[in-house]
Amino acid sequence: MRATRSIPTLDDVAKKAGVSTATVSRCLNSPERVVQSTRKRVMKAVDSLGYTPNFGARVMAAKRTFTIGAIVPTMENSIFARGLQAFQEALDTRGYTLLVSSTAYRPEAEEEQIRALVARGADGLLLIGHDRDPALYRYLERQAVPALIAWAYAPHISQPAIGFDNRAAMRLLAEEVIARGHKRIGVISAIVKGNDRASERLEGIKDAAKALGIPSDHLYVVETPYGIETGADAMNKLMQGQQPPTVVMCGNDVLAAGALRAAKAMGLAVPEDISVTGFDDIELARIVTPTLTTVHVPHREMGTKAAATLIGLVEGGPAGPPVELGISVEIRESLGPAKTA
Amino acid sequence: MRATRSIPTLDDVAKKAGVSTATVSRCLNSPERVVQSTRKRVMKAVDSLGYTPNFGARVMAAKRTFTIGAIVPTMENSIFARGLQAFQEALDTRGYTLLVSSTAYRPEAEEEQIRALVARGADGLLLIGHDRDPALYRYLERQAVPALIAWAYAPHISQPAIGFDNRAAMRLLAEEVIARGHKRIGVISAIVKGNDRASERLEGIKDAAKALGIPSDHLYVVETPYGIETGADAMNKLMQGQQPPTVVMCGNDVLAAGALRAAKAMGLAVPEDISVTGFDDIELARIVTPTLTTVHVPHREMGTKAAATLIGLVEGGPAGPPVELGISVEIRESLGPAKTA
DNA sequence: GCTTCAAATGCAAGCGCTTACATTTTTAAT
DNA sequence: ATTAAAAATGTAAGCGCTTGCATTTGAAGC
Repeated sequence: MRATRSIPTLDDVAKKAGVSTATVSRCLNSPERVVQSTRKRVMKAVDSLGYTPNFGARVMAAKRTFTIGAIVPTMENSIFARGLQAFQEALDTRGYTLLVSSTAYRPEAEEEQIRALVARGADGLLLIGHDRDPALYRYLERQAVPALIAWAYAPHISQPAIGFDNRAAMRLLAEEVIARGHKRIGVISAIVKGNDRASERLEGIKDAAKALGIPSDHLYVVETPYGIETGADAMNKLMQGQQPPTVVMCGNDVLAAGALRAAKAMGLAVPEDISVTGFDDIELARIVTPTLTTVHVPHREMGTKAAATLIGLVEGGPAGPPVELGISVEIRESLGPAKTA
Repeated sequence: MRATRSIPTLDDVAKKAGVSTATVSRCLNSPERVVQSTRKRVMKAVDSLGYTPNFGARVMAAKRTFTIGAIVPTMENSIFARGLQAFQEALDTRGYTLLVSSTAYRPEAEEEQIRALVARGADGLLLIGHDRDPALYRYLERQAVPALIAWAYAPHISQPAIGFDNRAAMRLLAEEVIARGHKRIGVISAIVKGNDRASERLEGIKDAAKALGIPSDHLYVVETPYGIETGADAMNKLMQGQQPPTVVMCGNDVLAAGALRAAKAMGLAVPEDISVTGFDDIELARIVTPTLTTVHVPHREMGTKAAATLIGLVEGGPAGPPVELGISVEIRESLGPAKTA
């Protein structure tokens, strides 16, 4: 009778193959250091035993987990989902695994999650946006865990970062809008607090307004959580006044989709009666009717490059300067000239 | 001068607090077994040193990682993203962390990913769909890693599972369609091979057709990868014949959105000229014009329940029978009566 | 004050693996 | 053949933590 079968260890494999544990370990980790005949024998033992290395032991001995942690506000948002997917694929080809965590848009949850991920031995971290307590960066430095900031770029960021300049991008779009004669601009922004992407986008609009002579009291800003419904509600609110804007610029495509729906429900034609713009250029932007004018962001490129950069950092590479990715303004049907009252 | 600062260990804390490592460990893991005065002293040492337990060591000693792995076809697809988000949130509240991996719709990649996750010490696994090599289940059993199957339900599944009956759900929708007089039915299906959800949905349509007397040669099926573009292409292909269908049923909402767009491009009115249906009821379904008739699936509920079930399994609970979640058919604008030639 | 017993703490043995270093085997040059 | 150098393999010392068991401490009862 067999003894109770338990999970095989390196030792079992070594015994079965008639070699030392060191040789088995080498077969697995640097096969070229083992002569072929032995290697074959060892591999056979590995297979027949169904051996899988014990993660904990491996981590402890090698001091590496080959795990990268990512903390995102949410996975539901297709903008992060898409970038993350690319990030994960890229990690995968390099032998790393992704650990994800989401704050569900509660910035205060982030610290806890960072600690949890570090405690789990993440070799490196992907963080969204740069706006956080400096103490956190100090903590990470102390733990020797490199962190890469994504979805954000600004020349002054001191951490390694990859992303695009939200403020400049939105300004570009706003300039296009203003060039079409719009003078009263509604803005549906995501909640700005604790979200640098949102606040920078808003600033971008203000920059353009200022530069092109739109008085700040012709900017009507509504802040609202992420979502289609919330976007629609915000739109309703904006159009209530007796001097409604001729264009509504939204902080992202999802809010814009909501705005579009609300406009339709109010019987307003877009862009004839009112123009609407988004940000991110997710698939949604081409599907809605009318198609959405928005800012195109290279999500997948960002995910892929982020993976490469972060692995470089984890493997001891130097921390280069922040990387800025290009964006482009996509003019589509939802933006037209201002309606002349 | 300070010695090079390295990451503090349990030992350092023990020394600083003047106790043994065992006591420190107990303070952290079962505080009630340590008298308050000592505990306070230890905690102070922990704080002042900025101590974080080493994950690997902990795993090795405790034989638990509190990590759950999930393997999904993709995170980009909002249906999984949403369920996963809920899954992750639920895990989080129970102290578990989620490890994700995606196969990018290459079923053959799954085995490798399963092994990778197991090797990383995942305490349990979430898998999508039930259709896979039995050897894999045997492997998991051998490694004593419980796996929960989600997004699929069928009475005969032998593994623990939670999901809905794709076949019955699609049949229900197809019956609604046929009841509206449609006799020639186009189908845009996701790739069926290695995807039980896709194949069961297709079967569901066939079931309804058979039951309601639609000859099988009035079913025009196109298989295509997931995506809006691909959906649009498939739609074009379907409408090419000289006896085009009066309705196109799509394997999911994304394909349907593509079909809708293609119809619009062809100058066909939906639902007057042609009806279109989807599956999943993602947000998209309410945003497109016309709104999409589809099958509503409780993604978040599935994610949350999956987490609870899987944790139960991991913690030694019994494996209950497969759990079936309810779905509902949502009739919206995109489905109308068959156009009478 | 002295037992007795429970509570608190310490001791030390692993957990399964990697890797520096030591040893043996092979290869190649003479 | 002989021997030096290179290649392959083995030995064994940790890695940082948990936990069963032994020991010490403290409280309670007499």
